[in-house]
Amino acid sequence: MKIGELSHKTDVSARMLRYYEEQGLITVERRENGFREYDDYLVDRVRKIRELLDSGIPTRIIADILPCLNREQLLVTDADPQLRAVLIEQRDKMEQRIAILTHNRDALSRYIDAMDEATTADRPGAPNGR
Amino acid sequence: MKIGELSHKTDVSARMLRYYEEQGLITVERRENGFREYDDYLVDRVRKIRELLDSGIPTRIIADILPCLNREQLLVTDADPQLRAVLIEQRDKMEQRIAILTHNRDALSRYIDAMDEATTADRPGAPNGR
DNA sequence: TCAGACCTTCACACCCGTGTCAGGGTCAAG
DNA sequence: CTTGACCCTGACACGGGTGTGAAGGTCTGA
Repeated sequence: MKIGELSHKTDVSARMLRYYEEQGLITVERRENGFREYDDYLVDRVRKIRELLDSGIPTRIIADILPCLNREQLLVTDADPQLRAVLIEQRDKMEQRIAILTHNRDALSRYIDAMDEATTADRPGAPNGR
Repeated sequence: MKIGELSHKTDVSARMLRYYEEQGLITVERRENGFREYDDYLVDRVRKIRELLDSGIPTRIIADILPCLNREQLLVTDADPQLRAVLIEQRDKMEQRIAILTHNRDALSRYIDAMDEATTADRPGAPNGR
């Protein structure tokens, strides 16, 4: 498919699709006329890239770990210890982020609950803002 | 304390401490001579700011939610529905990030395990890393 | 054949978090 | 009084992710 279609399917601007290519996150074929030709599997891949980007992982890291993220055929032939170190580092960073986010999500939930209790307790009627 | 001390205690550059102030993340007193005077409680606050920033939350959002993140005395008097909406939105976003990060952390772990199995299976002898 | 939709590259520009440097003030110890 | 450590403001710069616009090529349908 052409860039417009992929853009539409993934909700990612064409600009960004070219950028991801430039950053080595995806590999794209070319038609005779110079147009980019995107394979179908790139739909999922781009979506995953968006997820990771939205979660605060920079492209550089994504490029490193993306090839290792396919739940399906993970036949690991090349056990590069250098890569292993990178993966472990990134996994640990994710772990840390998860902990922090969980902690703060809970704090937010508590606060929201407290707000709700305050309104229902204080005013036995309509939940309104002052 | 002065900015240098806080910087040292939090491992955050003075530049950044001024920046956080500028972004409304912290409120700082001034001495007669114009020097910033930081309260003790700011040590924790700055650390929390770092955590959130490192987890990919932008300053604008941090400014919104930071006042609601104190586990201790959360006496909610002002139940502003506008604020509530913001908090809920942010909590949901955190939830989503947590899900994505968890998913990818697990994928990484699986891959790392696969690497390790590949090496130990292939080469019965030297155990590697961890 | 021409319009319009879609593609190409290149470049400028923005925001955000951060470093760094210049020019200048405060203050305590020698 | 001078030095040195520390502070101030202001500015430039940079990388990352993103938008936008210019100038031009491709293709399809009226």
